[in-house]
Amino acid sequence: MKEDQAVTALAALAHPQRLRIFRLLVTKGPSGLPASDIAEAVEASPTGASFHLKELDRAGLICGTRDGRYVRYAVSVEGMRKLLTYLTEDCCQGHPELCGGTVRRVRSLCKSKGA
Amino acid sequence: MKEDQAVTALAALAHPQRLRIFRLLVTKGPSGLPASDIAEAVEASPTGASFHLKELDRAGLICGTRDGRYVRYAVSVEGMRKLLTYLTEDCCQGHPELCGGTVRRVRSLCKSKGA
DNA sequence: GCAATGATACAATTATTATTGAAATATGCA
DNA sequence: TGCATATTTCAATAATAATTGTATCATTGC
Repeated sequence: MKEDQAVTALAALAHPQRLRIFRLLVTKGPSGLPASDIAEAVEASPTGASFHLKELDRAGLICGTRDGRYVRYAVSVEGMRKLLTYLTEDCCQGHPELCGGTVRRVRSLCKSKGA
Repeated sequence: MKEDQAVTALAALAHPQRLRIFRLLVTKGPSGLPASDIAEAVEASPTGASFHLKELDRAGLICGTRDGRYVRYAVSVEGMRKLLTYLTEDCCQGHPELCGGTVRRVRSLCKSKGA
């Protein structure tokens, strides 16, 4: 995955309604949902939902296919996986036990305590 | 993790230099790097790097601690893990084999072929 | 204390993105 | 064909984020 693709995908997710849409579709799996159901679920107008769905599609995170008079959107598992891989690549210089094991318990000194 | 925290973290990553910084720090693990080394590595001005580092810190993705006259930034493994978990929660309605196994080979009909 | 280095804060400009409603397109069915 | 439903496009406005240079703060060593 290239940097600008990753940026596009992250920017697509960095919006409350789009993030809700994405997470909703993640739970639904490959079968997905029609756009109208999605709009209702995230309390968006048809126009707004369409805009956001297009952004997520353009980013490669979801995929819409027409199904009769509906357009059914589903998560793109490949797109999701590629993004997650890109974010975590070469974690801890080939010592991932630093991430998975020990470090999980390191006390953070950050201002952002919640994280 | 709350929605607005996730949006903040994703927005922080949705920027080329910040994404480069994050990935650089992911490879470095808990020891991290001084801000000046980071600025040089991603070809940012000191001012620019400081701005971006602050954004990532505010988002809970990295953590800066003063080390003499340097400020050393390291990835926040907790923050990273929480974000990834938030994105993939309840994947495929409790049938994650849809994500991990079969679905990996489903042919996508998306316009975005690369993803 | 003072100079040097590393890092941050501030403010102004510029660029990008979100939002909204009206109009247009696509499909299914009588 | 013509109507109803689902979805998208377009255009205008509003809101938000990025960029840059200057000034300021923090730490070390003389």
